[in-house]
Amino acid sequence: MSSVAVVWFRRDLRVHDQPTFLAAADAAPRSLALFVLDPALLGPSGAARRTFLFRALRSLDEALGGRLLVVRGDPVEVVPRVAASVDAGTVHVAADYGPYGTRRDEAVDEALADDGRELVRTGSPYAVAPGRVRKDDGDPYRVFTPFRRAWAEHGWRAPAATDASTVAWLRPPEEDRVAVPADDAVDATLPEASEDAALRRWAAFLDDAVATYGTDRDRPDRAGTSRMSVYLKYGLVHPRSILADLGTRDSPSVESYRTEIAWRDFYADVLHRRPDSARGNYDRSFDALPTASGAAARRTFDAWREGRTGFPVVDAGMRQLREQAWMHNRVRMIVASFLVKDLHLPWWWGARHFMELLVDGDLASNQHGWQWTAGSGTDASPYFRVFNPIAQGERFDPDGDYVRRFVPELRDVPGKQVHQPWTLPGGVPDGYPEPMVDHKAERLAALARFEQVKAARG
DNA sequence: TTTTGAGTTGTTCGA
DNA sequence: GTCGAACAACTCAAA
Repeated sequence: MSSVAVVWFRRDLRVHDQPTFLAAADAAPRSLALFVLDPALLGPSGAARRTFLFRALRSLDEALGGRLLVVRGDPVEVVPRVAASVDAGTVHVAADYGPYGTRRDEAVDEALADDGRELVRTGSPYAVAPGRVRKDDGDPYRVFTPFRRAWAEHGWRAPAATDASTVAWLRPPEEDRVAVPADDAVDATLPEASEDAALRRWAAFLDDAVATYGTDRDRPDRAGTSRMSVYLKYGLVHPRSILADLGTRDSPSVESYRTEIAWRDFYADVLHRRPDSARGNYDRSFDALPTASGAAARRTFDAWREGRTGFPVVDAGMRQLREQAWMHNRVRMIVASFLVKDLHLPWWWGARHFMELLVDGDLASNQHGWQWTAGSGTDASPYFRVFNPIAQGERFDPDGDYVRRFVPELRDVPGKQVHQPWTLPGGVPDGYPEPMVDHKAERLAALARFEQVKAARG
């Protein structure tokens, strides 16, 4: 038995419910806590996620009594070097199932093995690890509802009873410690980045909004969602803790919250099976879908990104994204539908923009959420399902409060009239644009474009 | 193997 | 204003 183990943190920046702690404590009397600042991941993260990560790391370091070793570099080089420096026999991680993480971990695994050390994977960031839920014939599910059923039947482990003192942490040599970088310049207001904040948020939701989640989650004008996405993203809380806290509570609202956790697992599973679906159509027949391109397409894309499409709920969403590095889920669908079906742009343009700005941006959920809207994703969603941005606004922001909060040009327009400012007696208020397209016409154009996909299917 | 029922989130039109 | 039907065809999952 080795005298030291390494606990390599990645997307699990917490001390409670940490199976890797138990595995490490089992393997060696003392452990070194490590986080690697990997330029390959930091680069594409966007300023909001980088900053949230840095803050979460500072908070974790504090929880570990200032014993988190933070090193910048390529993990394939850094992890074996650090493991060698303390002569660790094992390096403990929660398994990563993303396209990049899978490759990285295989390479680290090999490099460690060359020195006679071992990468030990315990648990994952999911209630049920990708690849575990399968049909009777062993194939993965491609339709959510049966996955959901099998997922619930499969079940999940109870949370691990751990805290910072579960492991005797080695004090890393001062000269090896790299300070967590200073925050990036971020304009958006970010949620507090600590495990404590995550647990407080969760407790507040459990105490109150979960009861009305079934209906209020669709209302961007209300605080009806849990806002746990960013905490799940960085593992400040684990989904199995969440499911355990929900216990056997039985109500449509609780069930629909469980279903959202299942969606997160489902899309991780899908991406794990089809890493190519992060970049291209899951349903390849959609490669035949004509999309807009060239300078005109760039201009419409810019209007969408900046929230000046002339469709209030779309613009409110895009501005919320900039202000809060977050967007309400219902509105994500509305702006996505608008980009794909009204502007005829490729879904991955929008997906990339989301990943750049969202503080909770998760590759699997983001790309597959977009593909669901585009129709190229896992479920056979009816092609004629085109969101009407006016009707959606009136239905889910009935008093217009959400729009007025984020679109100051419309602040004086009362009630739900705010969703159709072009019908005001004085016309569209100063500074706010006319609708950039005729939705009715673009809807028909989108349906017509879909014919190309059908033709490609033969 | 064959068959059958079903598939996150919608819109429009006409009665 | 409300309600139900139509909007296609295909693939999936399970019996």
